[in-house]
Amino acid sequence: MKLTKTSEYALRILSFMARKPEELYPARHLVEQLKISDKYLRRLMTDLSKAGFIRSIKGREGGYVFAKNISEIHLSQIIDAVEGMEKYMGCVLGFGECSDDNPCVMHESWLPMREKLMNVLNNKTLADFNYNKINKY
Amino acid sequence: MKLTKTSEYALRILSFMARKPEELYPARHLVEQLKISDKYLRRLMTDLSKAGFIRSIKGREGGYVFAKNISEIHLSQIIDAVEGMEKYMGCVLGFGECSDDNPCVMHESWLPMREKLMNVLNNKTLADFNYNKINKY
DNA sequence: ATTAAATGCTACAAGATTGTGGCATAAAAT
DNA sequence: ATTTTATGCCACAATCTTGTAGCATTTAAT
Repeated sequence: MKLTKTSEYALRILSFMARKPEELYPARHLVEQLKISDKYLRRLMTDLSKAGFIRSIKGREGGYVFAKNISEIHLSQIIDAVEGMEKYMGCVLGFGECSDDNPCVMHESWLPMREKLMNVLNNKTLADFNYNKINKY
Repeated sequence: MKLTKTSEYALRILSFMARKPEELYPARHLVEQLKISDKYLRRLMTDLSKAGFIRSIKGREGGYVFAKNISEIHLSQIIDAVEGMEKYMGCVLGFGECSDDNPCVMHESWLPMREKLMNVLNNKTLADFNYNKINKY
C-alpha cells in the first residue's frame, strides 16, 4: 500500500492544518513543521488551492486558510487534486481490460481489498481524525 | 492501491506460468503472451531465479520452469524478490516514526486496510487462484 | 513611496523507475 | 565443429517523479 510522496505530502499538509482549521498558515510555517521543501510545498499548495480546498492570501501576513469545511474534504479528493486517483483503481496485474466480467486471475482475491481502500479514501474526510490523540508534527 | 510495474510484471509472469506449472516457458513465449519487453522480462526472470521460485535452463530448448511448488510461493515473497516489500509497509503519511505507540493522525483508520493487504500478500500463494475461470492472457 | 514578507509561475536539475543494445555464454540440432 | 536458439549481464537511454532556482507579483507595515 503505497501512495506517492506527492499524495503523502498533500495529506500531511491538510491534516496538519485541520488540527486548527481556522488558522492561517504561511508556507514557511508548514515547511518548518512538516519538513517538506519550500518550493515543492508551494507547488502543492497551488494545486490544493485550485481544487478549492484552501485559499491563498498573498502579500505580507499572507498564507493559506481552508476555503471549505474540513468535513467536506474527502481523502480521495485530495489525492485526485495532486496526482489523480486513476492509478489507484487499476488491475493489480496491470491489465487494462480487467473487470468483473473479464477478470484477471487475482481479481477476485484483490477486489475486496481495493474496495476497502476506496471506502476509506472516499468516505473519510479531514474531520474524521482524532487530532487530540496525536503528539506528532 | 498501486504496486509498481515491476511487481505487476513479476506477478503476471508467475501467475501465467502457474496455469500449467509443469511446463517449460522460454522467455520468447512469455514476452509474446504478456506483452512485456524481452530484456526487462529477462532481467526479472533472473531475480525470480535467484529467489528460487524458478530455474532457468540455458541453451537451445531452454527456458524457465518452477523450482518449487507453486503452493509454496507467496505473493509477498514475489514482490520482495523484485523490489522489496518495505515500501508497502510504511506510514500512509510517510512518517518514519509512525507506530501503534506513536501514531500519525490517520494511523488508526489506515491500519485495518494495511493489515488486509498484508494478509492477502502474505497468505495467498500462486496455487490460490482459479485459473480455469480466466480467459485472459 | 519604499521595504519586507508573503504567494505564483516557469523552467530546469536530480533521482528513481522502466526500457534497450550489445555481446558473452550455454546447449541442442545439424 | 558449426549453427541455431536459448539465457546472463552490463552499461546506457528514456521516462516519470521529486526537488530547486530565480524572478514576478501582491499586500501590509513603515
